Amino acid sequence: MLIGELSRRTGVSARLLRYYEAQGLLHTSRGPNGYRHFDEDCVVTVRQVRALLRAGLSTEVIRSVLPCARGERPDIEWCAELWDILNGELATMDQRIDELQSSRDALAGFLARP
Amino acid sequence: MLIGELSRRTGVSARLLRYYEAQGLLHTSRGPNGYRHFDEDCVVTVRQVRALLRAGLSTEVIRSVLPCARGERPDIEWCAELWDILNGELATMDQRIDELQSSRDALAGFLARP
DNA sequence: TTAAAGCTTGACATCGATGGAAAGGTCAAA
DNA sequence: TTTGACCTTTCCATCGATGTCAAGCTTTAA
Repeated sequence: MLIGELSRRTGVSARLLRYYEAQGLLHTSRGPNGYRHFDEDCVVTVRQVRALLRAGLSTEVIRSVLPCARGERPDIEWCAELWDILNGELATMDQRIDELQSSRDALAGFLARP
Repeated sequence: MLIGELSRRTGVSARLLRYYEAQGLLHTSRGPNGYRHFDEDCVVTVRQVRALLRAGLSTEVIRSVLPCARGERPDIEWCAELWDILNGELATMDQRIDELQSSRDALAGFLARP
């Protein structure tokens, strides 16, 4: 399908789809027009990308994650490294949450003080 | 104290201290030189600012939070609003964590699949 | 054949915290 | 007085996901 259709079906702007392609998150072929051709899988892939972005991962990390998320027969070691990356991300988030929680508690203390 | 001393004592670059001042997070007086003069409290304030930034709050939010964190006799309603802001931030973080957790779990599923 | 809609690339803008450099004023010690 | 350390302002850069606009090509419908 062409970019417009993919955009309509995913709710993601054509601009972003081109960006994702440039980042290596989407694979396309080109017609003799130069028009990008996306296949059906892209609809799912775009959804996965959006979910991972929303989760706070960068396109760079997502590029590593995607083949795995797509179920493409992963090499064990490679996935172990990937697992480390993801755990690192999680740890960062957890740490942030903890700090924010502390800040909130500290603030709650001030607010509670008559 | 001058900006260099505050920088040394807090480990925050002079560049950033000027930025924090411009954002309304630090109050200074100026000598006849034009040199900024920070008082002792600023050392504490800078630490609070760093902590809140690390927690993921923006300078804009921090500007609202600081007087309260400093214990300056808060107006009840104002602090209630502030409380809402902070809770909103917390909710956002929690939601992100949840999504990331889901993504991780999904990935864990792929990884576990032999 | 023409107008509209869709596609292409490329360039520039945004937000926010931060770094850095340039050009110049001030002050203290030698 | 000169040097060097410290201060000032102003401007530009960065990263990453996204928007937007322009100029130009293609395809489709009228």
